[in-house]
Amino acid sequence: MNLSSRTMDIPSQVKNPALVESRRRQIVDATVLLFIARGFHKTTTRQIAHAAGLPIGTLYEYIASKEDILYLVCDAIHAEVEQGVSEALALAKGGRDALARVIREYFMVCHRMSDHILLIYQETQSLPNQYRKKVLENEVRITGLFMEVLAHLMASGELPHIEERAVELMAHNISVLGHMWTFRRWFLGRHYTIEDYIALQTDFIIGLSNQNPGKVRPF
Amino acid sequence: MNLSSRTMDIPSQVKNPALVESRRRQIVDATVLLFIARGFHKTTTRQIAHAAGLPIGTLYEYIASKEDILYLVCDAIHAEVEQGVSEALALAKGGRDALARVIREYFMVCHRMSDHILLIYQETQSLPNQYRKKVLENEVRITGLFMEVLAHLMASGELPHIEERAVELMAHNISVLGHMWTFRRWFLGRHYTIEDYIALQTDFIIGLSNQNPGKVRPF
DNA sequence: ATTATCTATAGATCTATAGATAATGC
DNA sequence: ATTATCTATAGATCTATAGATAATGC
Repeated sequence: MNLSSRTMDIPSQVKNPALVESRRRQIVDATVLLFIARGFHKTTTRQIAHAAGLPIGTLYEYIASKEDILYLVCDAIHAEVEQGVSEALALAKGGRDALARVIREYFMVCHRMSDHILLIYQETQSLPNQYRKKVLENEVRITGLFMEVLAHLMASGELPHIEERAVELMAHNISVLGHMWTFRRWFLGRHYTIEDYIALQTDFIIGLSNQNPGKVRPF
Repeated sequence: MNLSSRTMDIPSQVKNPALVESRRRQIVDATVLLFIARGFHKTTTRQIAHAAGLPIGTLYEYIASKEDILYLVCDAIHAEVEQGVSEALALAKGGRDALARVIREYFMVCHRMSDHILLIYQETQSLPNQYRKKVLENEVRITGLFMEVLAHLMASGELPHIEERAVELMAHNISVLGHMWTFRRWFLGRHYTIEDYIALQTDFIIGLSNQNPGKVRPF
């Protein structure tokens, strides 16, 4: 999991930046699993230190509080999601069915990172205001990537023009319908495979089936 | 806030059922506000007792654990949401634009109960398995109400027929797009009023504008 | 000499209950 | 006599740090 340079505004007692980065990666990688399994509040700093292979005192040389760790974790998750989405966009730039392909790639990212995305939904509230704000900004930036795609496809005439606010909301809908697979998976997973889900939601979002490009929307 | 009879399987030291019900309502009403403001883990049982106007010892005559209180709170919220949705369905039964009216009423419920729905998203994970399962069942039952409406409208020919799995997923989408107003409100609230949101999302879901019933879906 | 690591624990919680007290009903 | 309420606290945490130790670089 990547630690973005954005995270580097968290103060550390240790001076060597390369060491800070590598230890923090070590901490984040170990902590993600604990937080997914037990949640933020039920995970103790001792468990984190132990899982990361550090004594508790050393852990606190690299962060100042347990909340710092949660922020590092959320930020690392968003960095990975954003990278996945960016790759998806690069893959599916332009051409027919570009939007359907973007949706597919993004939903596969959500599928792969189900537990991580769920964690962000559950624990963002546990962050101090300052950090929460940054995490929410990450969410906006990722949604913005979808807006760009939609705007680009409209500009090139591959999608009909709709008003800007509708484009923005559609970008949010795509984001959230991907997340829905993570937070309703306990139910959806029993009735649909991820492929079913992608096919049905693509119809819902685009209003046209990929298999039958001419078919009109059911209602 | 209503305490449903479903909640009565939580054991109490106190024998008088009417007293148990009234004290638990007192506890739940006070606790909801604390949980919304500070979250489950940061709220102490002493704060709950104090807010409910009970000594801590008395509080524990009516519940066995802090998790019991969280369950009572989640269940009470779902009971209120379900009642709101049921009323909405009764209001909008059949006739033209029935679906649009159901969506509007439901989204208004989400708008009114924003903080409460958000609380469920955040704290369901903090429940013991047994309780979590029941809370998720509540969510399924509420989604089921939307399925019924869609099925009913299709049966009476007011909506084109689509396959059952698509109906089910559409019901989930309506549920979640209502919730989206609660968990993205920090962003959406800056750009849209609830009326804007309802209008745009209704277009998105139904594919037809209310103002221009003949207009086809943008794409 | 400076930087990083480690041990041991201070200090501050917080949940849940035991046992005493008060109120109620027969 | 039974039921409900209240006080005081046991017992079990958990975060964060002080101060000692080890490693590194000049």
